[in-house]
Amino acid sequence: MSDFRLFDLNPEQYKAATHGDGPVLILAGAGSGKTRVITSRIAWLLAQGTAAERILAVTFTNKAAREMQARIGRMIEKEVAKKLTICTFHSLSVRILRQHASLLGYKENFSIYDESDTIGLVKKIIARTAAKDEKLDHQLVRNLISKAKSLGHAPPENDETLAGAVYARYSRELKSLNAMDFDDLLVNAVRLITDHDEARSYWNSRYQYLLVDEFQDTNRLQLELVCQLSALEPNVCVVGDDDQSIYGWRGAEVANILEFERHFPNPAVIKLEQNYRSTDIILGAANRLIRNNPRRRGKNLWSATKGGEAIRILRADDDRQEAEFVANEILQFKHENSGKWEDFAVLFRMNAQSRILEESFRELKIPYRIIGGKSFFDRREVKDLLGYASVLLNPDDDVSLLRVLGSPPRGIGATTTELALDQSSEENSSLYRALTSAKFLERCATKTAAAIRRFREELEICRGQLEMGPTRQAQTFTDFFMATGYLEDLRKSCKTEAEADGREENVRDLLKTFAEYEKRHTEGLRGFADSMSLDRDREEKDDSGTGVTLITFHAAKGLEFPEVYLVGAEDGILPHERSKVEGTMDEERRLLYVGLTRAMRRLTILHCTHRTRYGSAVACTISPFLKEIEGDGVEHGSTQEILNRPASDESVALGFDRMRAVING
DNA sequence: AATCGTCTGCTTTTT
DNA sequence: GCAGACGATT
Repeated sequence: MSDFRLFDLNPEQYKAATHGDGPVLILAGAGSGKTRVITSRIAWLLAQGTAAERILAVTFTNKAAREMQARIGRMIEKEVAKKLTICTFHSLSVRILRQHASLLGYKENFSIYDESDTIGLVKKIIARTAAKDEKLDHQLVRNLISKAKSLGHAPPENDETLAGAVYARYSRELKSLNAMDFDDLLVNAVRLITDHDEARSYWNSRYQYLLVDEFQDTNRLQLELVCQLSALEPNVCVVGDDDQSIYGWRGAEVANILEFERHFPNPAVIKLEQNYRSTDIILGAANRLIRNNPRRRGKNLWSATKGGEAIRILRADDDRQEAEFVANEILQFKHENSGKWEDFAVLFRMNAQSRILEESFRELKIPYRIIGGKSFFDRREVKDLLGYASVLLNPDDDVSLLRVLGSPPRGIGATTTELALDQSSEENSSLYRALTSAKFLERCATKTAAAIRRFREELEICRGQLEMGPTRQAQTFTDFFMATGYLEDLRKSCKTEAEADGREENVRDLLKTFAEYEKRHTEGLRGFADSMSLDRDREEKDDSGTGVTLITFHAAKGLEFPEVYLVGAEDGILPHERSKVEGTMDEERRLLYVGLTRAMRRLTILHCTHRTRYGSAVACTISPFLKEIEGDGVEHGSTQEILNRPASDESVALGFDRMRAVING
């Protein structure tokens, strides 16, 4: 028997972890130790004699999956832990589909399109479908398609609206590219199990116990998948918090958690309300805020430690003063309490708000990190390298082939590509097939034909080597990639030496990641490419320490910090202007709730009377949510009066520090 | 084909 | 006020 420690759990946590068969709904408030409950439950199930292979834990992010795997690994034997399935909905879908995709008319080597591939395709289709004077925002259409898919709406048969026509065309095109976007992975996994007896009987009973984390964020398809996977025995344990549902705009259905009973009758419902993160004062404010929301399960967070620092609601004259105040105070606080930069976080509604904060932080030489922003994976060289991988795995992936054909230049130019595209659409074949067909080669100039043959040769040789087996694929791929001359071309295209070095490093970094991936996995290039498209959350390089965290409310979910600043608590920002029109005020309130509950020790909320919006200063009013948190331990003030407060000895000393910093900078 | 200038229109973004 | 898109210019 394993030595997991169930006695570390509080009574509710214990009840949740040791629930036997049948559905369980665990309403886990912020900071209530839900990960501990999930991992304990897995350990408990194993101790009861459940085979590890028959347990599935689903998370939303790969990071969460990795962390859960690691925590379990510390509780039970490594060999047993390895046999558990802990993954995201999307990677689970990929597993399902890689086995049986042919039943749906895809090849098993289908490509996975990420956000930018997808947008690129939508752009192309809009350009081809819309009349010259019709303009259609590709981002908007893309979101619409995504929502439609997650609601299970098939593309319209008759192209009544332009957006509908684009959707239909987009779906057809992806299919013919043998590619799936993120939504397709779910749609198709569900379809496969629904429509095909063989797949159904296998997946209905593949797992005996299911655990789903962050259940409030599931969409209709994900719920459907959960239902299918537990069709034989509803041993489903879902963990979530309706009050932290903030992804409704992305298709998440709070209804999944609110109406859990509809899908899984007579569940055990367990509330985890004891909070181990924040002070009583912070929790009180959070409770007062969230009880204004209709349609909730209802929870009241409490903490064993009473009292704590007061919550400060501070008024600033404008956003610059707001940012400067935060930066100043963090600097001062850190010195006075000899804390770490990592203890502080500043939360904002919109990424645009981070800019002015950055400026203030840089001014005072405070190290910071911005979570989110442009991804490593959106770098050109990274996309190109992964493009080569996609082409090797699925030459019929036109989008990747197009990306890769011209870089480096190899004698197959725009004109040739254009001609090949024409032929491919005439013959309804892939670009690769058209380009390398005898018919096309005859039509080309001898030089061009030779270039195409050479390219095909290189590709096929590498494909041949990859097919020999899943070992040494990293080396094979690296050799192939280096031989293309891509790197030299990349360097040449850079304006400065430093840029060239940076980009080359990104490439080498990625190749190294593949080599490391290969040591731990057996799925070779295919698996690597999948994990690169599904897992964009890279481990950040710890080159310069981390610093103060600047982060959006959304991205902060699940994190905690001793000292938290919420900036821009104004009507129109939080709640966002558009949420009033769209009727999503509840979700905005939950967003603030998420923000409040990130703070462990001290919470400061700031709002401005003026703000530079779109260039000019506009008058702002305080967020209506702030009067809802009014109560014990909530203080009001202004940044001015705090700045003008008589300085303590420490802050006088600090003043010199700051001066020194400015002089040295 | 690349660069410049002007126009437009503004959230959040786990996969 | 700025990024991204698009059209005109070299």
